[in-house]
Amino acid sequence: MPKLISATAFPAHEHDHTVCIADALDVAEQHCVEHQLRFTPLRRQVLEIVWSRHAPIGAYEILDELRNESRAAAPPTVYRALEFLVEHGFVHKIESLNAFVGCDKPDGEHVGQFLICGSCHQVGELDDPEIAKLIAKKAKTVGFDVSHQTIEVRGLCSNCAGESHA
Amino acid sequence: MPKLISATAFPAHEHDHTVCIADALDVAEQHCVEHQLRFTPLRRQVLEIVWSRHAPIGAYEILDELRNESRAAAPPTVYRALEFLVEHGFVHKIESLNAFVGCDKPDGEHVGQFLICGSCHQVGELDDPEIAKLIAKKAKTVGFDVSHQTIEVRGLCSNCAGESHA
DNA sequence: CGATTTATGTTATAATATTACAAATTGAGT
DNA sequence: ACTCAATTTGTAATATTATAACATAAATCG
Repeated sequence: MPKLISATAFPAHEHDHTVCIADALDVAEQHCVEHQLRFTPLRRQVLEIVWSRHAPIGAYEILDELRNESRAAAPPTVYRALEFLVEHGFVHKIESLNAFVGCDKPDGEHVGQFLICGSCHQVGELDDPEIAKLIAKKAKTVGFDVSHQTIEVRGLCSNCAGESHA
Repeated sequence: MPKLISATAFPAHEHDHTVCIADALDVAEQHCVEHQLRFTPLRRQVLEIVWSRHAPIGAYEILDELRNESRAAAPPTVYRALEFLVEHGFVHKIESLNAFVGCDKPDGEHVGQFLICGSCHQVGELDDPEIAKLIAKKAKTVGFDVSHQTIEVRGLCSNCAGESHA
């Protein structure tokens, strides 16, 4: 049974994250079957590493993980897997961090609206079409025709908002 | 006399760019006087280089330019000047390009909404408070408290829209 | 199976950015 | 103008992020 709530936005800090990972891998696998894409062991492994947290992970951290898992790996190993995963919407690149986060909605509207918590560093997705539309509309008023939007917002997530103590 | 139109958005490709540069330097100088900031020769020189086009320029391109202008320079020379210029709003970093563009409104609302033309590579600024507000509002609905927004939009500017030929 | 495409391994290097410390310059107070 | 402290710049080294080029292996398709 799929989730009922849309929410990619900020799971509780104590949630069962193994479920997130399993779900995300399932979603990706399913999507690949449906679209005749090759969800190779390497790609699966990289996606799993990216999903090891809800926070962005750098390419070289992924590389380290791969090596820990005793796989032959060099930078291109990681970047190529990421290229595939990003291309098909399983992973997003957070440009302002040069890092990558998992996404469990490869089919959905991917305008790429990210909420980046400055405290726990987790990233949530908004993907709100109203925002996208307003931006496209405003851009149009200066004659600009939008093809892709990158929106990365800093702030505090709800889980961290009340935590003034250590 | 200051400009009457708000428009940082996409000057005609044939405009007199020396005026843009001169204006931007004046604005920066004025702002520094008013705020007791040190607009040193190096900082002015870097700002002028950044303003040499309306398109983003990389730190190492700036470095090359500085050296062409026979100034002792190394990466920190550039990055430190950029740090100052960005901090005070004379320059913005385009995260998705790892490059920098000039801004002639250091005082204004700087939500940082950039329109990046995929054809001429020029960058315009929108800085629309409605967009910023809508994003903050939508983020709030998932309990996220926004402190800073990065918005970088790809597409085609009005100057390039009609140009299907070489 | 054999040919072709696609994916991965491997080495090297490019592009972007920072650290650490030394020297020079500036500004404030005298 | 002189001294001190703070700020800015010079310089060398290195860290971080990303790609190019070419070889090998694996999957796909006739």
